[in-house]
Amino acid sequence: MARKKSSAQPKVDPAGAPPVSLKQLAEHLGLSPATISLVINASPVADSIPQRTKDRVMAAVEEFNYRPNFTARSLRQQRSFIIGVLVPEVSEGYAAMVMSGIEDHLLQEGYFYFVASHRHRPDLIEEYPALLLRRSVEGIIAVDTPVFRSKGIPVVAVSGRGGENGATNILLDHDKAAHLALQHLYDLGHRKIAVIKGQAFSSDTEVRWNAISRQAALIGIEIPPLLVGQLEGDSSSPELGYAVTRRLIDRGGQFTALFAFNDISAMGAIRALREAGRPVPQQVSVVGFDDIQSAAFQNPALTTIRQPLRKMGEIAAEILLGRIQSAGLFSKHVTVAPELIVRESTAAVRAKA
Amino acid sequence: MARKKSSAQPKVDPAGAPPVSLKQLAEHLGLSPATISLVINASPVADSIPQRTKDRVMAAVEEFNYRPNFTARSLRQQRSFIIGVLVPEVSEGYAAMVMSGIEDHLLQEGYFYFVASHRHRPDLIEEYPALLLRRSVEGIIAVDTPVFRSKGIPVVAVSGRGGENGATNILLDHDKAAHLALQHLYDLGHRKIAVIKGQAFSSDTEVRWNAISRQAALIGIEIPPLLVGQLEGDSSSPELGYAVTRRLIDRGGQFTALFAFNDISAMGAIRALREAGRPVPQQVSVVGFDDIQSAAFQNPALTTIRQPLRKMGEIAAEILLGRIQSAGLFSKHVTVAPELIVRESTAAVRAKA
DNA sequence: ATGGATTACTAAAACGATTTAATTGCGCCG
DNA sequence: CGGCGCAATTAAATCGTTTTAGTAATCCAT
Repeated sequence: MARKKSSAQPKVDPAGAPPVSLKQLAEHLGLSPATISLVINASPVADSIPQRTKDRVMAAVEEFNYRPNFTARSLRQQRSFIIGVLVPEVSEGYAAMVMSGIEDHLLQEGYFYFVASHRHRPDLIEEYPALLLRRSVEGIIAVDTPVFRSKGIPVVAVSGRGGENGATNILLDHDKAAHLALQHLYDLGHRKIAVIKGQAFSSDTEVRWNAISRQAALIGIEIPPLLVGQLEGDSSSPELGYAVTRRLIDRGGQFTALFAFNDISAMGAIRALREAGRPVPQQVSVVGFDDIQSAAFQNPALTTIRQPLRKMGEIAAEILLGRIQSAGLFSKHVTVAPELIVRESTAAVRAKA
Repeated sequence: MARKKSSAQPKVDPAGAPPVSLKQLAEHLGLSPATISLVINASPVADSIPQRTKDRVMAAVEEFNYRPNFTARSLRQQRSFIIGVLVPEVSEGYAAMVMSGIEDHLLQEGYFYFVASHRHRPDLIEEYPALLLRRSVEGIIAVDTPVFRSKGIPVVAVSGRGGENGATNILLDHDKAAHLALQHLYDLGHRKIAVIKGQAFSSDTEVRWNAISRQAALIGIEIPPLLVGQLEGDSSSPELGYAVTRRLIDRGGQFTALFAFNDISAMGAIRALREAGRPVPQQVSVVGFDDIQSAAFQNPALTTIRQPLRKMGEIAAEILLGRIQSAGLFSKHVTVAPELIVRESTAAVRAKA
C-alpha cells in the first residue's frame, strides 16, 4: 500500500491487466464501496451526495475503466439479463431468421441469449428448458418447439403450440395465408390442387392444414385425400419434398397446382415434377411457404407465402421482456399477417388443347 | 422454524416454488453447507466422509431437487462456462452452419454461448467483443469477422484474419479448393474462366483470390482482369451475384466457365446468364462455393466446392475449450480440406460448331 | 498414559457487487 | 443549550456458493 505509486496512468492496458474492483476503486478514492455504487447507479439515495463527489467518482471510473462485475451484480439482484431460445436447429433458415429478429431486440435492451437446438429429439426438448433454467435465464422463447413445463418463468412461443401452460403464442394468420395462396391459384384457373402437409412434429402442420381445408371450402375448391401428401423425415432438405411429390405423382391423382408446406419442400417438388415431365409452371403451378432468401432465385423463381419471420422474432422478444418486467397480465397470442409473393412458379392453367 | 413440518413431500412443484439453497439443505440435514458442497462436488477433501453421510446428502439433494445456483458458483470460481460467438449475421447460411457445429460441441461440454451479429458494422465489431467480455465469456469464436483486440481471453477465428493477435485460425485449404474447381473446369475443356471475388470485407476474399491465381498459373490457365468481377454490397442475396455477372457480360469478355465466390452468388449468376441467352451448363459452366443446403436443389443443381462448415465450427469450439483449459501453447492455425461436388451446372465445353 | 494419525466435520473468508439502516457532524430554531 | 433535521456517508447484511485452514474426537502404537 506504500509502494504502488508509479502506476499512475493505467489507461489502456495491452492485454492482461485484471479489471479493477469496486473495493479498489473505493480505496483509491477514500470513499466506501457503497457510495460509489450509489453514484454509479444513480440511485435516489445518492441525491444527497454533492456534485463534486459524484464528479470525482465518475472521473475515477473513467480513469480506471471500471466496469461492475456482471456476475456479482446478477447474484445480488437475482437478474441475469439472459434469455433462452429453443429452436429445432440453428442452421435452418426458418429458425435463423426468427433468431435474427430476436437478437436485434434483445441486444438493444441489454440482454443476451443462449441458443439450444433440440433437433426434435424428445429427450432434449425435455432437458434443455431445465438446463436453461439452471443457468437462470429470465425467460424462454420457443421457436417451432412443442410445449414443455415452464417452471416459473415466462415463455413465448413462435409458431409453437404453447396454448395451455401460460405461454404467449406468436402465430401467423394461417387462414389468411391459406386464402391468399388458394385464391391466387383459383384466380389462375386451377381447380385440382394438391397440398403437401408438414411433418407431424412441426407445430404449424395441423393449424395450417385446418386453415387450408376451411379456406378451400369457402372458395369452393375440393381437396380430395388423394391429392394430400405429407413430409416425412426430420431432415430439412428439399429431398423430403421431392419424395412426397413422387408419391403424389405415382398415386395417379390429377392436379394442376401444388401448395407446398415450405419453400424447401417446394424446391424438391419442382424437381420431381420436372423429372416426371410436368414442367413448372407450364403444366403445374407451385406455391411455396416462408419466402426464404433463395426462393427468389430459384428457377423458376418461387411464388410463395411470405411469413414475416424476423418481425415475429422481434415481437417475441419484445413481449417476453414485457412479461419479465411486469409479471402481470399477458395476452395469450399475437397474430401476424402473411403476404403473397407472386413470382414465376405459378401460371394460368392452360386452355384444354 | 418450528412450524414447517407438514411440507415433507416437496416433490414436483407445479410452478413457482423457489429453489432450495445450500444453506436450507444444510439446515435440514443438520450439516454445514461446506460438507454438502464437498460431497456434491466429489472433492478429494470429502474422502474422509463416510459413505453413510454421503448417501444421506445425495438423498436430500434428490428429494429437494437441489441444484447449485450457477451464478453464485460462477462468481466464486471465476468461471462462467459461457463463450461468445461473433458472426456477421445469424440468419446467413454460412454462419448458421458454423454455429451449428459450435453449439454441438459446446453444449456437450457443459458450455453455453452468446451470439452477436455485427452486420459488418465497424462500430459493432469494436463494441461487441467488449460487451461479451463484460459478460465474462471465457473465450470468443469469431466467424468471418475481422480482428479485434482480445483482452486476455483466447480467441479462435473461423475463416477470419486473426493472424496477429494471438488468435487460432480455422481455415480452409484454399489452394486445394481452387485447384479442385479449376482442374475440374480444365478437364471439361474450359480455358476462358471468369471469377467472381467476394466483397472486400469478407475475410476469405483475399486468400481465396490469391489461391485461385496461383493454381490457375500452375494448371496453365490465364485469368485476365477483364474476366474478374467482385461482389458489391453487404446483403447476402443472390442479387449481388446477378449484378456482378451482368457487369461481366456487359464488359464483353468471352468465357465458357464461371467460378463464383459462393453458392448464393452462383445462383444469381446463373440467372443473369440465362437471361443473357447463355444457359447453364450448355453455354457456360458455373462452379459455386460452400455447398449450402439448397445448392443441390437448384435448377440446374449446383456443382460446387464444399466447405465442411459444421466441422469447422466443431473444431473451433474444441480448440477454444482446449485453450481455456490449459492456457499454454497453442497452434496458430488449423486447416480443413474442401471437396468438389459435381452436379449439373458444369459440362464439357462444346466442340466448335 | 501420551502423542501422533486419522476421521468427520465446520468456521469463516472469499467472490464482487447492491441496498438498507445507521452514523456523524453541523447549522439552526426556540 | 438541547435537540431536531438535514447532508454526506458508511457499516454491514445479503446474494449462494466454494475452499482453506482448522477443530474435536477417536484410535493406535509405544
